[in-house]
Amino acid sequence: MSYKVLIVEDLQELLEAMSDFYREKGAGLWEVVTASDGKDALAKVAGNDFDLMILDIMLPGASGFDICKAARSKGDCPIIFVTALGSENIILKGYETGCDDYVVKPFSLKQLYAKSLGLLKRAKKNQDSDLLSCGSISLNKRTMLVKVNDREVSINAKEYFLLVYLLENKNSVLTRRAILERVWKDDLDVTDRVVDTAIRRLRDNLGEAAGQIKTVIGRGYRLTEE
Amino acid sequence: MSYKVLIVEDLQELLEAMSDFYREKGAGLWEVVTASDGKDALAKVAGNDFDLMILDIMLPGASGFDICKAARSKGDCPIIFVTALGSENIILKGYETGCDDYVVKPFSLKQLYAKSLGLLKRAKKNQDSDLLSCGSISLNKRTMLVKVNDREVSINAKEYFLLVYLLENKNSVLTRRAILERVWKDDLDVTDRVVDTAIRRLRDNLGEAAGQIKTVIGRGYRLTEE
DNA sequence: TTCTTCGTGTCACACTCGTGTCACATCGGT
DNA sequence: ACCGATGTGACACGAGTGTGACACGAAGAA
Repeated sequence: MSYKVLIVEDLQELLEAMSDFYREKGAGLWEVVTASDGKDALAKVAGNDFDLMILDIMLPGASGFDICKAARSKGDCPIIFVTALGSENIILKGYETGCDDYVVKPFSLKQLYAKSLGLLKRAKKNQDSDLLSCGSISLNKRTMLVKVNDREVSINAKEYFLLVYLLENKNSVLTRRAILERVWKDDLDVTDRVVDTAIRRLRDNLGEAAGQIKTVIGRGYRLTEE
Repeated sequence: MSYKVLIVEDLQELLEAMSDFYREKGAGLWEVVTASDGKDALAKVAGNDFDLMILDIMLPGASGFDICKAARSKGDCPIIFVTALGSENIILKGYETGCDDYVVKPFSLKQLYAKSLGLLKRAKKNQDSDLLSCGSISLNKRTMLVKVNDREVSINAKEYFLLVYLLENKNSVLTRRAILERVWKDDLDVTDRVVDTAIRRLRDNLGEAAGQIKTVIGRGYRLTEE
């Protein structure tokens, strides 16, 4: 398994130094794609799925920010900015655009490489850290945070586990019995109707996304994209 | 405050030029230690704590790589290699050994000096990277000091490690089990409720920032920005 | 040693808040 | 219109948590 990295830098020597470093260091870990001007970079961003991008900010054709934006509208791969010494406000702008880290020229390849590995690790962790989502609802099983349209909502324990079950089986009809067995587990000496109540409270807390939980009369409940 | 730099170079004139430059340029910023052969250098590395090292690779006695390795086994101060023209593969070897940057002979003292400052700045920033913070709470993992609104607060060992865990996972809900496994580690034959007590004592000691530790009923605790 | 102090785990009690249940309203299909 | 199924409001119980007190052991001082 190899990671696809895009390196954009107009200084030819530096570009070569970087791509050589990545090619040799990982011994096959990296698949390196390079670009030396903005236009070329934008084309390559559009035509590929990268695991990591290293972008110089000052470029002929388009700035690193433009490339960053293009990449962000497509996915959320980690991005490292390369910038000249002492441009703190530019770095700030970079973070606003959505970059994940930056290095200041002159920088050491080793440091850049270390940052790359760190970001990849973090991205990987986020990926399989069980991000569940459906329509405007998103739930992170690691942080246990629930969001509706990127606004954080707070729900109780039972509602939380119910929502996890719904999300893991979105679009499927879940019977009350199935929900009871999964969410209530041992406490099975309860009425079927507790599910109704839990669903109600969950709907209340989900606010505008309440409609995504559909009632299927005679069978149970179902979470839909809308 | 001054930085301690080790300059290793066998060419006497160059060694003097460099050390003079550092002594004069910084006007007291630098404390310069020199060595002109490998053995001397190794001894000085062993007996001092440097903030920066500038190592020639070709040396009588021991190579710059050996000195680099010795330094790395001791700490992680920034290292710049000085090398002869056209030895790119040697430079790669340098990066493997763990150097942070390099200059190629003939080089300008000014350029070397700029790299030195850059590395120092970066090293300093890395030190700060064991600075954890969230809202009005900040914690330094190196000095183990905890501050609330820049006012120093004293907390006990258990509370400290608990706070570190909370800070490293801020905004995430941490279950009692997870907290126990991380903070109590081996002593797992304790009640879940010790976490509650630890949280209480931590809240007491955090004073005005106590509210940043939120209780998530049925699931655990969570540190928020406010 | 003996006394003191401090950190920490445990228990008891108070209280909040989540949750199950019921009653009634409403809905939906036949 | 009928009846079963589901939505909704209210309420009471109890699980989960905050808090004070105490016990035990480690570390340090006399």
